[in-house]
Amino acid sequence: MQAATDQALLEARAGRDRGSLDRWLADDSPLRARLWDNPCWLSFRLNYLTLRFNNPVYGHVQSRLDLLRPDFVVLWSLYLGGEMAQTDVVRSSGFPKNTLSRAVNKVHRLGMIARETDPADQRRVMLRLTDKGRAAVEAVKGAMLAQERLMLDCLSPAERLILSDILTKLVTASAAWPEALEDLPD
Amino acid sequence: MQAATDQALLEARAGRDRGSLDRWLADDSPLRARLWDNPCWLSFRLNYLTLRFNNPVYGHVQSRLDLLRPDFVVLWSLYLGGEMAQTDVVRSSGFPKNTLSRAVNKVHRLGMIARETDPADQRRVMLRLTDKGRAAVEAVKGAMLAQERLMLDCLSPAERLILSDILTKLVTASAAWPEALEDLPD
DNA sequence: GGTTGTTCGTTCCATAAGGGACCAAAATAT
DNA sequence: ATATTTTGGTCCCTTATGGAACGAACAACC
Repeated sequence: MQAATDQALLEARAGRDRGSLDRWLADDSPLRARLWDNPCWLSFRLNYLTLRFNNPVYGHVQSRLDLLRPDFVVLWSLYLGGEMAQTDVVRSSGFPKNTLSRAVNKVHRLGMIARETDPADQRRVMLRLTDKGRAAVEAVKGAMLAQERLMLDCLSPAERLILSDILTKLVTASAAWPEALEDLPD
Repeated sequence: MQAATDQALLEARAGRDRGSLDRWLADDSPLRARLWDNPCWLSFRLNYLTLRFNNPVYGHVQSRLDLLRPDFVVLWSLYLGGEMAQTDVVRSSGFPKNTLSRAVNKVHRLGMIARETDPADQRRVMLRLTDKGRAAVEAVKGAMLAQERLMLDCLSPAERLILSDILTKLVTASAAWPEALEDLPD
């Protein structure tokens, strides 16, 4: 079953035109070295693409809303997930909790979220988007989607589906990855 | 031709078992919201996976070599590309040039790189790894590769090839993406 | 040769960011 | 009930970071 899938994937790949990169990058380009001769090809490509998305998008958010990345992450989380506790934002975003504490304070001060302590557990702070916060998100949502579409432009619909599947697989599997690797042998 | 490829990819995908995520994430999990109901699915997954690689790896580099991320990026670039100018490191890494200027200074002070001005163009500074620098890279290379392998563990060989192809396509296409999008309409 | 514009790299400076200590509330153990 | 541990959030403080201005070496043009 998995073997059959592999077979189909390999055949699909075989039909692809190779060497498209040769038309873009000179043989001695440093970027080419980072792309091809890099033993960490996956992580390099991830880092690079992430940067190419984040720089324009968060630059736009900054200039348009005067919000930093963690600030907007809070809004975006609530926009997607509805009401949730601050800890949930921490866990789903990957930012440290003190950074998000600052961010929550700021967007609250700006009237973009409502915060109230959970009566069931007085440690938890429940967060909810206000109309102003929702408007802020929607003011830049278009630009974000445009950038996302721009990135996906070079892929066929089938490639997009496959990419989505594979990345989902990776994210799912990441639950089992260690947070640190201090204890690795040499 | 592209249509045929698409067809094969779609068929391959159809055979995949769906709902594997359901076994990991509760319906109301905030992470699930970020994964599924996110209109920017690509960029979220990229950001998340990048974080899951960078945190352990650069944490290890920090504790092992006492080097920051830009510091190690310089070493890694030279390790991959051999001798090159500082500007090349800037362009191939995406870091701002002042940040890399600091980094180059630091690793030079530590005796990990040699620097000499290019006689042909006295503005350019040519950089080269010293034995000590090479040793530093190789001291953490194993851990980096291990993390990379760990991430790829959940994918079949065919999926890895496809993923590599698609990401390469994205990186290649990124040459045409804008650096900023201030000028976008609402 | 002078003038203008560009590129490479550094320095200055304001600030974003995260480690760690800390407090309070809840959960757990004794 | 009391002690201990764990969890959710905040605060302090150091440091990493990148924008902007700058100087110097090149390029282009007349």
